[in-house]
This record gives sequence, C-alpha cells and structure tokens, in this order.
Amino acid sequence: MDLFAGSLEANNAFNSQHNHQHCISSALKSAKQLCKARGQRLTPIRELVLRLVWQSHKPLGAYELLPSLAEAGFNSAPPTIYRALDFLQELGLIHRIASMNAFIGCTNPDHPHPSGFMICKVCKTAAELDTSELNSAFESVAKRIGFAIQDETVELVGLCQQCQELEA
Amino acid sequence: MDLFAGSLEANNAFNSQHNHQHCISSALKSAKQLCKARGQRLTPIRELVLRLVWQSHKPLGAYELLPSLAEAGFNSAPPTIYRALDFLQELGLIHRIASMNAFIGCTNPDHPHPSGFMICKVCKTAAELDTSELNSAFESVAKRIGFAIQDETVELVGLCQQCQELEA
DNA sequence: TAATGCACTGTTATAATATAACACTTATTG
DNA sequence: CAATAAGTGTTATATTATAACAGTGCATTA
Repeated sequence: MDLFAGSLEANNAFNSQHNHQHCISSALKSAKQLCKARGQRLTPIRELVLRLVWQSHKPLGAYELLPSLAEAGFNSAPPTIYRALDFLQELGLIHRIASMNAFIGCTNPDHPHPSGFMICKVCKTAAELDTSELNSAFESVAKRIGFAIQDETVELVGLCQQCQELEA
Repeated sequence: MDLFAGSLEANNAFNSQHNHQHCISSALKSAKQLCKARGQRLTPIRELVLRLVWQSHKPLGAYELLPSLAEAGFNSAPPTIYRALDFLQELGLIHRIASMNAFIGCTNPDHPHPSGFMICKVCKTAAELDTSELNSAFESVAKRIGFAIQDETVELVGLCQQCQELEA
C-alpha cells in the first residue's frame, strides 16, 4: 500500500547547497509580520533567540543557546531563554522536538500546518515535513474512538543520505 | 482525502469496561516468553517495574515508580528504575512517551510494529495505535530524500470522549 | 506631565528528569 | 569450584525546566 506517496514533502534542510541566509531572513520577516499582526513585540532578546535557533537546521537545546545570550550582553539565566522560546513557540515560529529536548525554526510559520520531522541521528539535521495529509488518517481513527486531537508530535529518527554514505 | 480510513486501530485503553487484569497477565506472559527467547532474565525488579507500568493505561514517570520499588524492599535510587525501564524498552515491552517523559506498557509486544499514541491531556490515558500503514507515507517521503528511518515517535494529544463529555 | 498599568526582564532558588562511575553481589558457565 | 558476566547498590552529578518575586521601562490616559 502506498496511497500516500507524494503527499508528504520534506524541506531542504538536508540539502547543504541551499541558501541558508534566505532561511534566516525569511524567518525574521515572518516573525516581524506575525508579531505586528498579533500586537506582540519582537524584542531584542526574542529576535536574537530566533536568530540563534536559525543558525542551522539542527535542533538546539535551551542551554546551548544561553552562552550566546550572555555574549550579546543579556542576562543568561534559564528563565530568559525559556521565556523567549515559549514566546516563539506560541507564535509558531519555532518547534520543540520532544525526543531531543531541543528547538528548531519553523520553515513555514505563515501557513500553520501540522508538522513532523525527519531527524538524522548522526549529523542532527532535522527536516520539517508538512503532515497535513496524514491528518485524515489520524482523524479517522480519532473519530472512531471519539478522540479530539489538539496537538501532534511526529518525529522520525534515522540517517540522512549523506551520513549513510559516510558510514558506509 | 480519506485514503487511510480504517487503516489505523487504537487499543481499548479508553474503554473503562475492559478487563484490565487481562492486560496485566498478558503483558507478563509476553515478557516471560520474550526473555526466554532472547536469553534474558526477567528479574524481580524488572517484573515489578513492568507490573507498575501496567497499573493503568496512563504513562508514568520514572520518579513516580520509585516509591513502589522502595515499598517492595528494593533500592530506590534513580539508576535502579532507569535500568529496568531501559531493559523493558529494549525488549519492546514498554514505550517511552517523549512528550511526557513517561513510560507505558506496550499492548502487543509479541508482534513488533511501529506505534503511536493518542493521549488524553485531562485523564492522561494513552491508547496505542498500530501505525504500520502510515509507514508507507513516511517511507515514501524518506525514500525521495534518501533518509533511512530507524525510529518513529507519533504522539497525538487531545481529549478522549469521556473527558470531552465531562468538560461540556 | 504625572500617575498608572502592564509587558518584559533580572535574579535566586529549586524542581524534575536522567546518567556517570564505581563497588559489590549473584548467577551462569566452563 | 573458579572465572566471568550480568545485575544491583550507592553516591554524586548532569541536564532540562519552572516557580516566585523584584525591578525596569514603555504606553496610555487623566
């Protein structure tokens, strides 16, 4: 059975050729738009944390971000970073990867959709998937048992192509 | 699109009428069989931890299990419980729910399959899903980008029927 | 402009989850 | 029985996350 072939798409995180500056500037642009639209403030700390998360396509832990906050002259106690991360999550600008206790930038915050990740356990790169289409499967089983889905966590861990080649 | 209707099944965790003694005895039977087949030992600590996890269909945190270990006369420092949990996980007898940092008994350890959970955020009950059919979707996107999936985490959080009714 | 209120940040302390390292005991096997 | 491996006990510590309260600064409106 392969009914869903073509229905999921991964972003270009595993393509090391992509223009990453574009990822960053696009994320910042979205952030500013979203904040404006919702009457929220993208303060210096929040913007910096967003930039830090977007350094790469590898999920980063809260405590990995702290030193950079300190360098930038901000307070760097845990609450500072968690507040910023919570804020960015609520706006859909970043996602938390539950299986890694880490955070990653959302590739498409302007069009909220249920998402999942493919995460390479060697290079730690994570590609976001749009899992909208899987929802029909989730919803159909949910409906049968009367369950109302509110939040989805889909995390597929394995090896990306490049790391498979390096291992071989 | 509803191609996957009928392809996922949830277990009976949300049905409070089910014979839970049967869940427990079935889990223990599987555990003994699996251990025997693999030349592993289901020691008293491991069996107790499995029983404790199977108290209910609610995922339990490691530190919630410790007091019961102490009561039973065992050492109750964290490593004791984590070792038992690791062991049971490796045999596929329990699953870890990443989004809750908690552990739950596997409903069907004799027939290993990729699995997911529907978790009620009010009563904390979690029903295991057999997500074998979703694999074709996951695998097809994985194939396109050359990703080799090794482990899947699928956790759907929301409200079970009963808790929806109580909230209303 | 002064007063007020509110969102944001600073700071200290601590909770919650998980693992490292090493000593000791018990089971298994040759 | 001795040797080895597997399991457990114990202490300490790492990692992740939140509680609670004080201070600061900006925005609104009187």
